[in-house]
Amino acid sequence: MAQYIKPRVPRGMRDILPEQMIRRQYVIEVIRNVFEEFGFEPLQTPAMELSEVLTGKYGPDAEKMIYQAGHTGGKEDISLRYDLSVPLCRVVAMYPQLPKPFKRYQIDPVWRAERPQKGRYRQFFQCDADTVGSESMLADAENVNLIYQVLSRLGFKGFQIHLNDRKVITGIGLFSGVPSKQLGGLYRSIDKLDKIGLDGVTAELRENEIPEDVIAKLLTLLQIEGDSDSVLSELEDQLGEYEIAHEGISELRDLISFMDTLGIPETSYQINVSMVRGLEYYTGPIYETVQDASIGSITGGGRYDELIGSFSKQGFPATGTSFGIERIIDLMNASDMYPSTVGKTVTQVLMTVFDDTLMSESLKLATRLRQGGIRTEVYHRPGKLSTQMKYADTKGIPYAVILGSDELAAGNAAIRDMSSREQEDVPLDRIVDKIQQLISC
RNA sequence: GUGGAUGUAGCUCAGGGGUAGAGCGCCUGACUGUGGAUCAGGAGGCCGUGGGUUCAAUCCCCAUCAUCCACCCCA
Repeated sequence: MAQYIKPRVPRGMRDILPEQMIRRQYVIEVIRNVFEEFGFEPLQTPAMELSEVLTGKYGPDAEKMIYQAGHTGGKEDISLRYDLSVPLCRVVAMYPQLPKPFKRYQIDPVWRAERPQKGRYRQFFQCDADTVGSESMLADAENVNLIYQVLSRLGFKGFQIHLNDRKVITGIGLFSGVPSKQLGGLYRSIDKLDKIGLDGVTAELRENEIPEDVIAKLLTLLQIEGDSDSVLSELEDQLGEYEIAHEGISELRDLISFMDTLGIPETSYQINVSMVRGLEYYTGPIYETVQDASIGSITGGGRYDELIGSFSKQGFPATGTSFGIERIIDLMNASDMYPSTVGKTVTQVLMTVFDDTLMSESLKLATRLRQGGIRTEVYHRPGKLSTQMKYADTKGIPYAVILGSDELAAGNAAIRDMSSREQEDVPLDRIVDKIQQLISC
């Protein structure tokens, strides 16, 4: 008895079988179309980067989750990429001649060595669109527009794009008077507002020995709600004396003004002072989208004006957003949000093979179907139509073409509509036209 | 890294100290030129892995691994 290796994949990684792959390709296609519609162009970078390119960019917590990719005898210290933004910055610094603004999109896997759970994988695809070389809030407004367009076209309703600004957050830090060492913990507690509520945040702040008067001041900030104009003027009242916060507030004002002009409905976004985002490299507006609290955010992004400067004397302002398609697909699967054109199979016709003597006739007809642009599978074992029908049915192939001796004698073949079970004899030279017509409607 | 739950047929799961069951799925036939129904057969499991207790373990105990969930953090 042979010793078998138990077939399995690394934890947090998975195979995507054809039926799921078809859905995934549909989602990616929608995203790609929107990206290109806005003038973003494709880019690909290696799955691995030199470790030095990745370190020191994400913050200490995130950095622990970078996969080391060395091999025995390897001389280079290399790692699997953690996201697509840092490689982009490396590219921009490496090819300074790229015309600015440089707008690129990238749809590729990234790796994070964390504990898998719902909506969290160790290998997952990010779909990023970024603009390098524009300090205008228009670039950020376009990012938000991408989010709005993609999610709307995929059929999402009721999603909320949360907006904030790193400069406002810094202002909150100054405002609270908390020593810089404790700021991380402060932001983390604030970030949990949506999850644990005001009382929960208060309790956490007390545990972290934040002074009561600071807590009281923070709470008034965190309770600011309403339309973006009133939130912004309230923030200005509270934080305006801090220059950095003032800057952040006016960035958000510009951003929202562009968003309005671009036609993004007010109901789809909100300013959320408590939304922090963990990655260290953000410097300005930040945004993330929540659809279903149980699965976390489905998009995330923001401005990172300093990151390219860590690779080159010549820095560039940059901003971008990222779609997490694993989570988007998980949500779409749960609510079956796919149009009927997204089927179980890419095959459009099963060419049956009646018996050995008719194999060559079937193959010739299949070739004509393919030349007519019809995706055609030929059944490989002649005989027993019932088996072939069952196969077409199980796979969800919409049409079967039957070429038996009777049909051939009459110069016909039968086209069977698998869902209606209706069947029609059609002259052989009209088969391609007929099926093209059936498929297009 | 921390805590909790679960690992039995391809899938969903039941069971219980004496080496195993259901439903669905799969294969074959009734249906010798036609798939979603019915009926009849059939294939398929060292009960996650390693140790311990026992005359005996899939069941009890320990360890380990994996999966899921939560925390941390994130898409």
